[in-house]
Amino acid sequence: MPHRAKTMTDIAKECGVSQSTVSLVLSNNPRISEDTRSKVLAAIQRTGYRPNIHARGLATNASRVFSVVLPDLENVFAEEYFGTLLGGIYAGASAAGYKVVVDVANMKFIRTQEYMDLLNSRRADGMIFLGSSLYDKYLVSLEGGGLRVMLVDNYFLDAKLSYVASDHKAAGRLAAEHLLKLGHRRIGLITGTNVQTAQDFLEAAEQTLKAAGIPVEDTPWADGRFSEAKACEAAGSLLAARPDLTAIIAGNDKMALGVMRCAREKGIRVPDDLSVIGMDNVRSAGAASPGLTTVDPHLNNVGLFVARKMLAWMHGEFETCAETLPVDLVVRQSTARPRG
Amino acid sequence: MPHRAKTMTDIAKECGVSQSTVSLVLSNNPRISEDTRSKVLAAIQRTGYRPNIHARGLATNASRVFSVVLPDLENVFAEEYFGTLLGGIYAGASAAGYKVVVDVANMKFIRTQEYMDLLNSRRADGMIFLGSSLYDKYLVSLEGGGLRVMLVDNYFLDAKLSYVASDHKAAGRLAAEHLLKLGHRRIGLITGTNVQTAQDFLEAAEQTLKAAGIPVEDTPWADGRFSEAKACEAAGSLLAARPDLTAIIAGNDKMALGVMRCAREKGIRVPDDLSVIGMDNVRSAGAASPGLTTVDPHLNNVGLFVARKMLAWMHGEFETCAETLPVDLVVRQSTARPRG
DNA sequence: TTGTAGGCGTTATCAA
DNA sequence: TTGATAACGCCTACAA
Repeated sequence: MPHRAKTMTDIAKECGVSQSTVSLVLSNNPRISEDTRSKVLAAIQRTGYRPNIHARGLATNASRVFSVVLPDLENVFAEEYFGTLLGGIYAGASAAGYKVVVDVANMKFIRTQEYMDLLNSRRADGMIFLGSSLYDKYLVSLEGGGLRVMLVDNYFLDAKLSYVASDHKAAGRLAAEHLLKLGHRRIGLITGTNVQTAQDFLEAAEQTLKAAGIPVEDTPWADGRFSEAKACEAAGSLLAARPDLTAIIAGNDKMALGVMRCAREKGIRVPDDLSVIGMDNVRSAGAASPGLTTVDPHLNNVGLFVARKMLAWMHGEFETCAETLPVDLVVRQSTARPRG
Repeated sequence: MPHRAKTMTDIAKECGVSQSTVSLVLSNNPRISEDTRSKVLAAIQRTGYRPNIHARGLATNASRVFSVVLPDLENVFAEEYFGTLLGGIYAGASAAGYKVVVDVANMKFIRTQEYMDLLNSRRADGMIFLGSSLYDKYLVSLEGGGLRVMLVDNYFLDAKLSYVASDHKAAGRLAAEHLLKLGHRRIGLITGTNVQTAQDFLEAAEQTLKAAGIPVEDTPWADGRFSEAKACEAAGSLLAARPDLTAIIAGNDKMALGVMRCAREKGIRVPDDLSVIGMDNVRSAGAASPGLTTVDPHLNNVGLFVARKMLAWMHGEFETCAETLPVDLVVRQSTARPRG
């Protein structure tokens, strides 16, 4: 370790002023003379002084830190969905002088109620939960209580927890409409479960198909569990039971890729024999599969929006937040066409 | 906000002991009677008390936080290489009660010397730089100074900055040896530059080929800039100038994928007409391209190792760290075979 | 075995 | 326009 870090008092001595004057300069208080201000600022420059973050936090009872909580999945940091959201959040937070700490909602985190720690200990001013599920009942206990907790792409019907989510209902509808417009009438659905937005997506798609006069029994569903492997399996059983399907709607990009892999393995051409349309497009999905039509939630913007919303929340601009962000259909090529 | 958060004094009052007794209990000081200890712990449980992190940091002059600094690339959080490293670091840090804050080494970060801030302000006890380049000259100014700064997969020849890196020399050698063993004699090289380890990789590969009696001019090189697109271009010019190449060694997985894309676009079969071998295998590379042989640096372990090394450093177990971690050749299938 | 008291480096409230 | 001074909550000698 070097010598002791410089403190306000050091700066004050150097300038022959009081420590509180230095503090006032640092907080841009207008009632400081230009003379003093520049003298102090010069000394700060010269000495490389930086305010001690802990002292400041202690005095202000705030940390200017957001915690981003990821689900306990294998290699979750390497997943594009979470990484893209995290990047957006980082950008938004960073622009406002906030830091981002990462956390994983593993068993220890939940059992020891680390989520309470983070806020009680003032390590973070707010928490952002990515990839939470409806099984995460502990989240409901965070309702009210004045804690700044926000869910992303999930929410609870029976709790007023703040959230920001892509418009999954619109996504489901857009996906279905697109396929209908192309003439498809036999459409399978593969989505995740136990996330409210996934259910919204599913319902909207089903609803749209039903409204178009397609009987519910012609619209089979299977659980893709948000994973490529599971979706591949799911697509397999769907296609086996219903070889008449001409299209499949998948709840996210990974599941869409799973469907496409399944098709490939079965020798079904995509998108000639089958059309696939997926949600949560992150660039790799589209790039890897030019034939895939997607509904793009603009994840990067979602992240940015989440950060901004958190900041506004800090400023007390609202009590609870329930925001839904627009999504767009992205047709990469004139691909999907109904079979014979 | 709810009421004021509980403090040690609150707990002390509840138990009819002094505040310092509570502190001693929390630090597991053995000179506290079992009676008192359990009484205090019970109160802590009951009230949900958590120590204020800022007060603690102020008193101990430490934060138990690592900063992980990422390069300023578009969507860097969504890259598998960085995500995997970050995940490993998180796991290691977390197991020791450390938090991880993320940072991006963008212009602001560098210009305002935020890297000094982080440590001076005691926001972090140490910094871990991922994806730094030899152009990041500012890092050299961090030499000595007692700051806990560690580079991952990069180092400076002219500065004693701590680092942990995969054994890129071994990787280059393994790649070359593998191809030689398969009978290849015309091998192209596509690597990144301005990262010391990339140069090590390149030199080791070239050296190995030369030692096997292959003239240097038969081993053309092109800059792939660590990007799939650039590597695709690079492979294009390499193959155009040297259609006799039967194999290409790429410095990382992205560049390897770029090479494979190039080959695909040119109608060259991989690995029949051409063999490709890449470094920095992250699962997607292998999964996406079963024909690709890779050198696996076990990134997750690297991350874990980095975190553990940082912790040991905190404990003063060494002054500077220069560690190299083993890599493994991964042959996915008996793919690479020389052309005619 | 426990309590007292000073200090950590800020912010914020008053006086001057 | 500035300077004392009291928090903020915890840690740690040192005293009892």
